[in-house]
Amino acid sequence: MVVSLAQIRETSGEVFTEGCPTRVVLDHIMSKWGVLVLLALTDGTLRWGELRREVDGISEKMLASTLRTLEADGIIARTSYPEVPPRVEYALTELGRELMERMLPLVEWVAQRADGIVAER
Amino acid sequence: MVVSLAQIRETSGEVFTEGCPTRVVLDHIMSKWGVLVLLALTDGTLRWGELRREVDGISEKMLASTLRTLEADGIIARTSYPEVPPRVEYALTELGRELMERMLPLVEWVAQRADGIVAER
DNA sequence: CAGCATCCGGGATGATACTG
DNA sequence: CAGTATCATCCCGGATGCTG
Repeated sequence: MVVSLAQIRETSGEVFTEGCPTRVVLDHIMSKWGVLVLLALTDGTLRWGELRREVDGISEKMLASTLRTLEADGIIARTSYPEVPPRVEYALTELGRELMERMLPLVEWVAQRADGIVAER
Repeated sequence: MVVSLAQIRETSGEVFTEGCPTRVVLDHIMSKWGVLVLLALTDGTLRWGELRREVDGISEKMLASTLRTLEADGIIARTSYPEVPPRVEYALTELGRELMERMLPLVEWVAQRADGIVAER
């Protein structure tokens, strides 16, 4: 099991420095909306409108931008069906499922602890 | 094992909605600098100056701000020694160690995959 | 050494209107 | 339905100078 940053650097090199690819990916998947979009897609394929409703408070602009970023990263897949009215579906890729497998325990912990953390203020 | 958002909501209720405490905590620990500071502290206690050097590219302002937020959340502990010159140490709390236990696998995955993800662009 | 106060520019974000 | 375009705004975050 991973227990330290040093351990990660042993296998992956000098990582998380400025301009490093790891920083970029981290910014994408740990961004305010990135996490929530990925979380919504964990339960399965969703259409644009469903995502808009599922991710509470997101604007159309940020949804579009977040989806494009994550798609370019190969973490989610966009499928457009040539119908009228148009139908577009978003789903996690295999890479995305790998990612969420590791993010879910973290998110679950936050869900359980958040009340206590914010309350104690 | 956790496999879905629905599953998390079964035990934690309607979570990750706007204004929900989970959103606040998520913003703190998944923030650009929050992750990197926590990561640095995973390997043990660090002084202010050490953190400044360890977290590549962080400004004094953001370091101070990030540390204050995480301390208020009870995730890190600040210890000030009454010496001249002053010495201040930062470390993960028990809560913080719980958190990093869950965040490290995710970070490790990013460290291993980031090159491929950014390169394929 | 370990910060805090202040200024300020720009990118992130939101609101609204429009389109294929 | 699934977006794009445009404009307005806000606050993140860097730079600088100062202090106990």
